[in-house]
Amino acid sequence: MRLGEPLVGGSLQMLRSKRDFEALQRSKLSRVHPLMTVRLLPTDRDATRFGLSTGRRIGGAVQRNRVRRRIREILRMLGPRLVPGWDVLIVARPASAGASQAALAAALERILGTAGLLVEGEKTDR
RNA sequence: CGAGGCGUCCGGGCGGUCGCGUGCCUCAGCGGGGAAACCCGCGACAGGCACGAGGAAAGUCCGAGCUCCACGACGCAGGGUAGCGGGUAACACCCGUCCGCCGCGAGGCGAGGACCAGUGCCACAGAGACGAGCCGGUCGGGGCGGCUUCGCCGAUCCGCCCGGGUGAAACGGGCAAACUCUACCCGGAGCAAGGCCAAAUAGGAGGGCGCAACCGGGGCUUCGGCCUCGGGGUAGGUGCGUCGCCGAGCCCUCGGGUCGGCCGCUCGAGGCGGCGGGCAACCGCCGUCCCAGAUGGAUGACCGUCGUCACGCCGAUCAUGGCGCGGCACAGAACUCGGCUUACAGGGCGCCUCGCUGG
RNA sequence: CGGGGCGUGGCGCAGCUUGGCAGCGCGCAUCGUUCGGGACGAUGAGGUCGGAGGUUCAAAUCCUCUCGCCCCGA
Repeated sequence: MRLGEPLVGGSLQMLRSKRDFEALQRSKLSRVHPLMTVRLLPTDRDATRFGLSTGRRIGGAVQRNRVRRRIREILRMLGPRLVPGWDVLIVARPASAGASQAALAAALERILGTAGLLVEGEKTDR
């Protein structure tokens, strides 16, 4: 796979093992935004994988599930522009439950952009 | 028309684009069988079709199914329930009914067995909170003292009866949501139960308790004994004990590996409709339907339109209308059911009560 | 899934076992002391005992339900 090509199948790879999350917690690379905190860890894989963390401060099960689904939707739309070789942990903050989808998408796009995880491309309009 | 009670149902509708999970079909390919045609099984990517959260899925407060513990009997301990009768797989749930309390009423609420088995508690106040004792008085009696001496008076003792400001309650009791007694019920753990496959430096280290004694068969023997099989029964096996049963390993500490897949896993005390029985809860029969199965955890995002509510502006001001903007609850299945409890924007339907008014 | 604990003045805690007065420390207010402040002394205010219901003559205390927070074990 060359740099800049869409990821295989366009499907998201999510982190699931406890070990991956612990490694990500130890990583010092992070970006902060009022809506979320993002921790980054470079890997030598062909893909970029994501983990989502929605703590109890966000709200009940409905709010936490919805925030995760909405962030997954944003990641799906950002998929074609992603650079491979990273593990990313997105920690949603309480304000994200009340934020609009556009605000959430803008925040995540800005964070991943400044971290260099997005290739230059036409802005994903919606 | 106003106020209220009970029950029941819904809890956004329709349409579009993209995305997710499960099942089925098509398909590259793989494996097996066959001489072949072909058949069977698995099945990536993609496409198509179908289905895809709730009345509380919630809290986890009860009750069961199911699985494992060999879990069988009795007793103790522990826990639970409590008028009576019924329903149910079971219940602390539901129905009927009696009684008590609340409400003008429709209705609502109630852990409502027993303190003449025992123990305990009833603060303050009050003579006294339970066997009784204390104070005052009438009456009767005993002996004593005084006097105006067939009698009267005084203090004291004994007996019966009556009364004693209080307090929620007074020789009449109250409290068992005080211990307790009576009747009945309950073995323990929980789908991370439990089973299979694969993988793992690998069947790790230390400590403790055991496989006993004994009897019988066989084998070896350097004649000391050793090995093996069977009986026997030991550690251990629900909180404890007894009996019975199982019985070759069990327990503790430390340090590691794996942390993948499959089954359980969704058809069930199931939903809907009809008929019949019953005051009812509910039960029986017939027909019909298949209705989530995720595992970092599937339902989301962006729109159009309709419905509804609040606000602002305009016209109008006696109902009403147009435009713009914003909102539409509580809340997410995790083995499955039956209940209980709690949260909830707004709304539909049915029955009933009270008050006012009209015919 | 299972188990445990806590909620009492503004803050931190007693009191609950065996039901009858709600208390302690810090803080706060006023006064005194001081030239002034601190410290000290005196006086005082402030609590629906997380909420609802029940038992009882009487409930922070007993019982039931409920809300919120925290901590363990698998």
